[in-house]
Amino acid sequence: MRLTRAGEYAVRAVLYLCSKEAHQVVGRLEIAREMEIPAPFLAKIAQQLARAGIVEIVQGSRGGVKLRVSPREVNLLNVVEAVEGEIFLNDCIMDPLSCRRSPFCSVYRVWNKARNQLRQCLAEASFSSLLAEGLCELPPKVKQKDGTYGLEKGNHGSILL
Amino acid sequence: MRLTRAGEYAVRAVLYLCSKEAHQVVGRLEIAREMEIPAPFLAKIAQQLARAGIVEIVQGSRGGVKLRVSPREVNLLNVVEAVEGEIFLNDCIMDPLSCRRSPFCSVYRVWNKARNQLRQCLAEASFSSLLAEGLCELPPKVKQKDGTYGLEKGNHGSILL
DNA sequence: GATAAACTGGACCTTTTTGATCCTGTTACT
DNA sequence: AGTAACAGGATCAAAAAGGTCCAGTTTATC
Ligand code: FES
Ligand code: FES
Repeated sequence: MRLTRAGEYAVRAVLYLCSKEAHQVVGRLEIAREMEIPAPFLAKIAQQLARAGIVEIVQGSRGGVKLRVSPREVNLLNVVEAVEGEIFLNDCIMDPLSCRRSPFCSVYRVWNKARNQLRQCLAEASFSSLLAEGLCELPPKVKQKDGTYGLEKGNHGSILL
Repeated sequence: MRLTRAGEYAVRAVLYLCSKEAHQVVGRLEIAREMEIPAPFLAKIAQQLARAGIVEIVQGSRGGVKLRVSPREVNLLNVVEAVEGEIFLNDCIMDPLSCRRSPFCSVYRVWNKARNQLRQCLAEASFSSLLAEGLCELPPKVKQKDGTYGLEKGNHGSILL
């Protein structure tokens, strides 16, 4: 009952793209570095996002990934389901034929309600609104003793997301 | 993002117990048979439900499982979390320290809202209300050609739940 | 008290999913 | 032509899910 790493990476990647100028091509390595995503893994995730029509992959030298829709038109549900598949919460709802009582089952109805609620909640979170909260820019850099700027020491499991 | 088999079995088992008279001890094999749960697996699940205080296990000859609370006092959330652990939906929420931006992250807030919604939805579904809908009794038996009564042929993934 | 029925708790096993990497080939900029 | 960069399938390791087994213990019943 948990979002997979791939799902979280996808959200981060799209968030990063949304923070850039529209239709700007961004290199895979740049995204991977900035968002702390394993680069080869991001390749797969980008492909899934491309299949879902959320991003477009530009091949060749100076290639990379670019957003294909506006941040207003894409939401958390789109991105998560692009890499995780449709959200179902339980088996009876994923495949109602597997349980012939589903149309009459009160438990089924509760899960169904929960599922609709969850999907709607994610669907309401468009990336433009997430960015509008202005809270997902890169974390403040800290001046280090050696004069360079770097991240704070300690727990920084993820930079942006 | 899916309920495990163990979670579903737990719901079925408790549902079955709730359909019995209060404080009645029911044998593990009976529950397993009626609810189509692998018997040895049910043993583990029963232990988890017992640890959570939902059921009580009676040892010795003629032992089994009995409900320790009234169907009004137990809900889907209790049972599911007893076997699956607390529901979190994503890693940042499970362990906020793993991500130092969590107090400021708009994505985090969406997941948090989704999580609260989901848990509340499950918490509102008490077993007494599930039973009250009167729709989870055993499916209608069908008279077979050989004269015995059995289940309908075909898709009956689960009997009760 | 002996016996049998029934659960305990941990070890063990298999399959699936997750998370990730690698390699060969293709595309496109310069 | 050369090179930077992605495509996409093969592969792999670790973890979780799903389930089984067994030696030991508890309790009812004879
Ligand atoms: S048992 Fe499958 S829906 Fe209730
Ligand atoms: S990144 Fe962990 S909460 Fe937003």
